[in-house]
Amino acid sequence: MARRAPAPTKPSPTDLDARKATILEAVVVEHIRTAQPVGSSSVAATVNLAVSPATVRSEMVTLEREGFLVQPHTSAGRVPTDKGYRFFVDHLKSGVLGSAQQHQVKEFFANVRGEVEDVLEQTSMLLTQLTNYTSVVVGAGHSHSSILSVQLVNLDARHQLLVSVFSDGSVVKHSVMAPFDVTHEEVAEASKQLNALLINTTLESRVQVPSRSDHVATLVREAVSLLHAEKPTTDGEQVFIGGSSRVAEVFQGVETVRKVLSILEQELLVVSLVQDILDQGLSVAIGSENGYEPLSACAVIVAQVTIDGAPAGAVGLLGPTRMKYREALAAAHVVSEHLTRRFGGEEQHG
Amino acid sequence: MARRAPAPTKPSPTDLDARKATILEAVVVEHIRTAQPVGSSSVAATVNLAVSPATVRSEMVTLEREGFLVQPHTSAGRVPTDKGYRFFVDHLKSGVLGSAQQHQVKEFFANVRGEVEDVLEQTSMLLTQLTNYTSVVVGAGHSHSSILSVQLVNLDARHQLLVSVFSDGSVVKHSVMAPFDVTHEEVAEASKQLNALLINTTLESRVQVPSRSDHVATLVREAVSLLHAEKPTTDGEQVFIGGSSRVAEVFQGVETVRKVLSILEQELLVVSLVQDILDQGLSVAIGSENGYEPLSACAVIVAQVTIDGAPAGAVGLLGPTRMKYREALAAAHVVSEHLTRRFGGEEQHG
DNA sequence: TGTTAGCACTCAATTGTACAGAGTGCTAAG
DNA sequence: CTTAGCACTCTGTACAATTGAGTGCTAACA
Repeated sequence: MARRAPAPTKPSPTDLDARKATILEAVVVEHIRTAQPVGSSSVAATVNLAVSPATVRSEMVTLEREGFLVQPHTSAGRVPTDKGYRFFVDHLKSGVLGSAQQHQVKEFFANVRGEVEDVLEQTSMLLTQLTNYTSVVVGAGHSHSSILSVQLVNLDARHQLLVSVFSDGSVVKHSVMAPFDVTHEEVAEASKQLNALLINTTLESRVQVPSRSDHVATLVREAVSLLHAEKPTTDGEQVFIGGSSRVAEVFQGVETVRKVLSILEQELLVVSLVQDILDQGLSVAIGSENGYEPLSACAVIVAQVTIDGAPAGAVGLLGPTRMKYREALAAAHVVSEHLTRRFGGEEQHG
Repeated sequence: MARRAPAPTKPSPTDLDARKATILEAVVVEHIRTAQPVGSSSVAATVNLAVSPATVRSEMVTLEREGFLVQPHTSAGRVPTDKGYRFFVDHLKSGVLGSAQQHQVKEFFANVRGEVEDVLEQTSMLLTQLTNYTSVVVGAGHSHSSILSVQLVNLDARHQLLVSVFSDGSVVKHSVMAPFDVTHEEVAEASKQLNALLINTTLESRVQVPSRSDHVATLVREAVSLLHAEKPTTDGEQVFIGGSSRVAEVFQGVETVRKVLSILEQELLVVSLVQDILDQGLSVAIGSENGYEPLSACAVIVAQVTIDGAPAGAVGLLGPTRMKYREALAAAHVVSEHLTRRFGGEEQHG
């Protein structure tokens, strides 16, 4: 559940004998709990291995040599590296949510009302509340939805508004600026033609636009090209980011906070961050794995939402590399499953 | 320009003789520049009063007694209080933008394209770029716009989408859930009736809904009530916040950063913050003046945008109380004027 | 051969002290 | 009213000494 990409056969370099694994795990757990370097005696005490600190120490030397741990300085305890966290996460037995939280999620999904956008936004708040981390909810783009209705509305003689409704319930508007004055009748006619042309097509469909040069035909051409130009920008994807203030509690160091926030400001970037992680087949990206240098102090958890088995958005959580992976993973999965269930079968509405 | 609320007659308690004013101003300027407590000798050196530090000192004692300055501790320099900043801002001769920035603004408004929302969002980025502070752009609600078109679209037998277009170019959608299966014909008929009913009304108009109990009439009633229920929530106001990452650079102290960010997360709250300040007739709210305890370390600058003289949105800047008022005020005003000009006369479009 | 107790060593963090410097308030003289 | 002079207060810094956590190594042991 925590890892999907690597082949099921365990490659030797990332594998460890049982004791090393136990020790590494203990270090990670303890460091997540305390945010402090973890020493050998603390590990020896925590773990049921019944070995002395000295033994732990010599194992830790190996773990450090292999890149799972680092010492901030001589005579300090050890801290996990990204690789250390990766091992930990890969070997994490998937946890379940606390029953109180489980209840909270049920409650939430039983009661949310409103447009899809509202539900997604509130979901991101829910995730933040559950985990105390910054959350991201990405709604599906409508590139695969078919067009249910197109309408051209007159604002004034030169300006029209193209309003398109998609089968996923999304509505998109485009301003049309006519190079000439148009009458209401012409707009109505163009509207009618557009409907005939576009209904039941998707944004990916090719359509045959009229080549005449009269007002109506020009309007129609203009409208179609605006609509089809939609894709390159955002594909109509919607992003909802919740709890960005948590960034300030969770990272120490103003500079880190600033860098992370300024990434979060760029919603398109967040979308591609989430997408990249999913494309790699991961559900957790730790430190440098996420590909954005300013986020090298972060771990990102993602869980896909599907509609009829096809990817249709995702939820994500962003925290420090020493985040509470088990809980956060559980929360992300539970929430994504609820979303999948909600949007999966029935169309959902207020 | 910097102050509008207080009566034009100067009330004595907030007034100071020329020398005290000069000294206070010097302290404020210096503290804004250095973020350090300002000592008497530094003031004596800066100012053209040709007085000794000792004199400055004795004046400062008075200024402190009257609440314009405070000492962080004995034997430290002085720091302005909110009241001190208020005096400073009230007596600020309105500055002008640097010519490079002036140019940048012109350039920007000459080139922005796209929907109103896009323009406003980009404007907030512009403001942040100009000032290095977090910026807020509030778009007008459409409560006073008239309805140009209403359309009911069938998603499936039980679910319809109500799409309304307003004269200000905004589009709003509502999900309608019918308590019975409806046919395409019924939807089309309801759509027609809704148009007849609502076109050229505003959300504040009362309309006569059909009282019959057939499918179409029920749909119409449902749609109208959904549409009219819109207001209490947000009035359709749009908020665009730019540069929230600047919060992390501009305030020291994690706790302050967290508090400010968590206010910024609540967009409705930001809208009312801006509105409150405007309602007080202020263009700057310093520290506790803004009414939100978590923002007591902040100053907020606002400038209204008008359409045909009527209030229609605002731009704002949020920084520390020791923000660069002159520059920020200039930027806010220039930008708000550009917006006013753009939206004021002509309807604007892509 | 793997484990462990013992030990010397390292380094960060803390404490205490001394000192310099910035800035004040007060006073007395101009 | 202004200001020079001065004693005083408080912070910040530098430095040394101390503490303590934690290590690496080695030699003994099972």
